[in-house]
Amino acid sequence: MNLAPTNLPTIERIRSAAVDLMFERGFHGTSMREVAARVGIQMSSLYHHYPSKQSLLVDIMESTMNDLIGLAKQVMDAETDPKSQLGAAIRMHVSYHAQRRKENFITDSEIRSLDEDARAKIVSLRDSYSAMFRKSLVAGQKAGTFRTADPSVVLAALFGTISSLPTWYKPGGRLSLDAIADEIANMFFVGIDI
Amino acid sequence: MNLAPTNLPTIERIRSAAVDLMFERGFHGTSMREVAARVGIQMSSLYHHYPSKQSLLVDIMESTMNDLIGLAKQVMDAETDPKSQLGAAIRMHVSYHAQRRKENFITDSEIRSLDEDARAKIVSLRDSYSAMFRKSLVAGQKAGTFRTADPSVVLAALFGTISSLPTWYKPGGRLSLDAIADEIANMFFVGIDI
DNA sequence: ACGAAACAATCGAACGTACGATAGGCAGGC
DNA sequence: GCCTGCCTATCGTACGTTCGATTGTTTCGT
Repeated sequence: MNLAPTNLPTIERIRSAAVDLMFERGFHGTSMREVAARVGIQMSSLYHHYPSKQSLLVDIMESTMNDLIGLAKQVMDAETDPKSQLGAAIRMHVSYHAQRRKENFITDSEIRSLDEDARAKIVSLRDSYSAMFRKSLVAGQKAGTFRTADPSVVLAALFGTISSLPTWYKPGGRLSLDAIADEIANMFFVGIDI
Repeated sequence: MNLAPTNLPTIERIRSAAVDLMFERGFHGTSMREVAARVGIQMSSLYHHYPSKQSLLVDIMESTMNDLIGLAKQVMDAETDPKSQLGAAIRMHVSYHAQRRKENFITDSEIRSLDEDARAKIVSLRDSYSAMFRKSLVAGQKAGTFRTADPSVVLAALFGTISSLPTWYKPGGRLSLDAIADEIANMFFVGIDI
């Protein structure tokens, strides 16, 4: 029962199967036997590509965080004023969470499943990422573009909203990805009141 | 090593220990042996109070959802116009998520760990709860109080924001609970722009 | 050009441990 | 005397991981 595409390198098929399963059942709810079965190889063969189950999780989370940081830098550098920067970063964040739903969901929810060293590394990446948003938010507040709401609460609300997106967004659904990204950015900036 | 308060009935100490552990490590990451150890009894004694590990999770999630629905009904019935109703419901939702951080986090994140029957029951409760918010939101849109943003996206954003609260709110922290609830409700209604 | 050594990728089998759950017994209070 | 609450002991199963052997492929000195 080989469900993964067979034209990809084995290590990528392993990663993809692990992402699918950990998205559905969580890290602790996913066994290496299930991952192997989905790829269509024996469990012992997994260990030729990944030294441990933990390393599979770290690989998924680390690459996702690095992608996010790289993309944020890219879209924010292309803007000058704080509001444009923050808006671009939000739209990118929404967009990447939708395009890579499963990886992002795992990255957002499985930090507690990391061992001590890996957790420190991932948390540090997450903090760098969050700091980029905070910088534009605070700059906009100082410039008088934004209300001086507590930045920590604002950022927690923003990331909370978008972290939940992988659980309800379905590709090809009723709303386009751009429409959702715009709506979230709009809600964030102007609220729902008239 | 009995870490739970000993002046409570055993079944409540079991529940409390399970809540603590499942909040920290997730349902699949928590073993019945650990729960028993934290209560200070043998694992087999757990099964005198709960027939299975699954039933422990169902008990936690079901009572949390019932509390939320009861409280929402209570605070929304006390208001008349949609905006007051929605505002009161949001503040209640934030407040209950902060007061019962761990139970609410488990309820929000462990739906996938439920077996088929229990999942149907909990999802149905969650849908009823969400429908109460939607009703006020749509009424407010029809009355012209709110922009006509897509209600599903608005509700997803709102619940996403507040679901994340148990992961960052710490009792006795820098901000009071009321200040956080007001800030979130305010963000939701008027955004962060000036 | 060729055979040997090195390597990459997989396999079947097994390791020790931890899991959720059960059986049967024993104390003490209504 | 029976129900409640807990115990010790054990069940069968599944877990993550390791081992040694077996393939095919690449590297390389002669």
